Amino acid sequence: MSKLPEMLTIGQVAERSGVPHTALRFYEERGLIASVRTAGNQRRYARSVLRRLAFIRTAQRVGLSLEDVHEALTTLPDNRTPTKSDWSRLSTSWQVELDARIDALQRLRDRLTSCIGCGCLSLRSCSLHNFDDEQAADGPGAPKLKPAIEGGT
Amino acid sequence: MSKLPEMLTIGQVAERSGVPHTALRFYEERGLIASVRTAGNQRRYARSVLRRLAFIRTAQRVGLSLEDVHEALTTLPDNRTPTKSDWSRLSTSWQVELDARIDALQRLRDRLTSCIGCGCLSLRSCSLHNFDDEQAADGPGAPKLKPAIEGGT
DNA sequence: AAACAACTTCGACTTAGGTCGAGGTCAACC
DNA sequence: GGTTGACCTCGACCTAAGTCGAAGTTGTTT
Repeated sequence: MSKLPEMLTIGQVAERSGVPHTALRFYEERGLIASVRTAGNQRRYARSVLRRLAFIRTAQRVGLSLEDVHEALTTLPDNRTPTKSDWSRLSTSWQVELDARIDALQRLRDRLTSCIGCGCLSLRSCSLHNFDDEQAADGPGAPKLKPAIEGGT
Repeated sequence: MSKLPEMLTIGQVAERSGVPHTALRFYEERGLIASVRTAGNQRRYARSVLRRLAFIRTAQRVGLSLEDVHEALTTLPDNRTPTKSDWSRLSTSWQVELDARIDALQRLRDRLTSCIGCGCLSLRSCSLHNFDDEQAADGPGAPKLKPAIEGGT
């Protein structure tokens, strides 16, 4: 009757996702993915875990921590269809962060681009050389650099 | 005659850059920044270290490792004015990576954006739900996910 | 010259994100 | 029903990027 949704073994998931089985157990421990167990205590994964893994790896690749991802994913419950407001919560909280990162990356890239042009033989006009312009790292009460990556806005 | 270039103590650099003094010593150990020593063995930094620190922190913030940064910075020698080809090397190698990251971030953001719109009540059309589309994580020889961050192409 | 803050080194510790191996169990095929 | 490969747990270990504290030194100020 109910056709079983074709569960995958950990080996199959590792194979198909490219994520090592050790990492899969680690992610499960961290609550990022879920599995059910066979009578003999072996993990079986729903196919949807591949989507989750793709999401996790992408997020990681752009510098988000597993905890960020965890927080995001737990707002999207596994057991029910996510509602519009589930998505809104996740989206809006992430978009600020993602936008900031995109912006930082683009500025970093653009600096480098303009440096090719300037040749940097005249250091005076090199924007990379003058990287601290925007920090005005001079006065006694100079603003700190961004305290690196951190959760939250 | 030669007016000394106003060396900074480690405390001053920490204060002005917002980078903890412990991290400054750590970066020095890793070859990311340099200092000279006083007769009494204390560190003194050129003001240019503030630029370097801003660069380092920015790069880190967007997910690059200190080793990435180190590699990049060592192609820009401290002791001579960087040439056009110094810059070219750094720029082109980073731009590929930066572009890829920007792209990944934007797609991640756009997925989330479109998810707000779709409401994800019809999972069939949700791009996040169908995240693995681009991976085609199905066949036996399915392409692996990106092996996460790496000093890649 | 004495006090005291700021500096030094060094080793131990921390958190994140995992990997590795030992010792044991499960499942699938012959 | 036995072998073989995939799986299990658990604890030790690993790298990156630092932090912390102890014990001693420097440098500035009075």
